[in-house]
Amino acid sequence: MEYVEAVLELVGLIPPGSAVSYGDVAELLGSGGPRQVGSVMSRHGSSVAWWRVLRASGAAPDGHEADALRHYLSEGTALRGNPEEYLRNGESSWRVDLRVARWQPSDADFDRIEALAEGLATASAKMSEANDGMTQ
DNA sequence: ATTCTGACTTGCT
DNA sequence: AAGCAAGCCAGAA
Repeated sequence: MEYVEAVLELVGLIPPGSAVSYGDVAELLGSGGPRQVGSVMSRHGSSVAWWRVLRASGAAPDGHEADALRHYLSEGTALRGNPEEYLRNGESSWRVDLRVARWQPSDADFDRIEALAEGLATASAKMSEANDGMTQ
């Protein structure tokens, strides 16, 4: 449960108009990988601003392109391609311009993130410690 | 222990 | 730009 909470809280720190990739989240947390983060978002993302976490390519999560786009437009998130035409006939493609929209955590954010990462680290340390005890 | 499965990434055509 | 193969990480069966 720890990992899930850490991911959700981290996502909660991302301000409107910016975004990060699944891989970024894993890296900031110093634990797991893009797939783990994706898994968490898939199951618990509905309670947070899930559209602010997307693929490294800037493409919105599979099957949620339309919903995500609405948020990007209302938040003024930097986009590339033709979202307008996509809305009109669904034929054009678009991406979030991560080069511009990528979240730059503030010092305070980094402190919070560090705390989350630390929590995960000690949690996993306790687990392996417990396992060691089991095998002794 | 092994195999399968993902809201993933990267590198190569 | 679009498709494909491999690599990767954990949880579930």
